[in-house]
Amino acid sequence: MANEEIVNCEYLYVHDDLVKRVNEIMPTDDILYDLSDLYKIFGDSTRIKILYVLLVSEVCVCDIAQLLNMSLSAISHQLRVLKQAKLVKFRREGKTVFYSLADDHVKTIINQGMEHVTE
Amino acid sequence: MANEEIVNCEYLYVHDDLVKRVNEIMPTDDILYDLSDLYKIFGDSTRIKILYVLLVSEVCVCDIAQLLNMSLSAISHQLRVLKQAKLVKFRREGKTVFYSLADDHVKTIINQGMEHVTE
DNA sequence: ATAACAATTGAACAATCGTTCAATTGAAAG
DNA sequence: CTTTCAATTGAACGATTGTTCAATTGTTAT
Repeated sequence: MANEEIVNCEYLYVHDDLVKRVNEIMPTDDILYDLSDLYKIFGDSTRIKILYVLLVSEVCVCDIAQLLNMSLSAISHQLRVLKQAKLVKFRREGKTVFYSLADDHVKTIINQGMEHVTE
Repeated sequence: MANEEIVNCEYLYVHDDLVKRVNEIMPTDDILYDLSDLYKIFGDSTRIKILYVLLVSEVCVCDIAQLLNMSLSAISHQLRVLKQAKLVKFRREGKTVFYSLADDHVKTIINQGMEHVTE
């Protein structure tokens, strides 16, 4: 990580309170990793499609696969990711497993990004 | 993409308007790619750190590298990504290039994710 | 011109990611 | 018990990603 060449431009010393202000607002590494991990999940169009389907209704894995024209396996792998991130929850009913959104955050996060994209 | 085995669970036929409602709210593939590309950018902790620095102030590349204890090259590569996504803008002053946030979206998007992470 | 510094660039590398395929689990029905 | 269907899992694969390294560009000063 830290490089050989010692970087030393002069600006930091001019504004010496910049370092202080950055350290004040910069979250801890743990939180930064959690945050980037959360956004990684939204960084795949298949997962976003799945979330859009779940915005409409609780749906079983098989129906998601049909709606998105993808294999059961691919969908199941992605649902696992969404499950681990606590973005979706599931319930079993016989042979079928129904997935739904865990809470309202998905909706707000997607809408927020959509605003940036469609302007 | 489309798989060999024909998937055919019965639930879709029971709720035949589900397909209709999903198609109504599902954005086009182009928009979905743009959206996931946007989130991909926030899906890396280095880039998030850079954005946090820029939330404080307009800063030169060298200072960002020092603040994050990373190489100039690594920071420059990531600034390129942020630039292409129109999340940051830059201005040259002599030998130095100063970067700053392009608009307020960065702040709202990060804060939104932070809410989900820190609860 | 030449030297020095800030920044960018491209190639290379390991690491991570998303899908496919094949095998397996779990639950219900014959 | 065996079959069948929905879903999960793990290995494998190509594709993408982030950093390093070395070379290069752009600007200023000597």
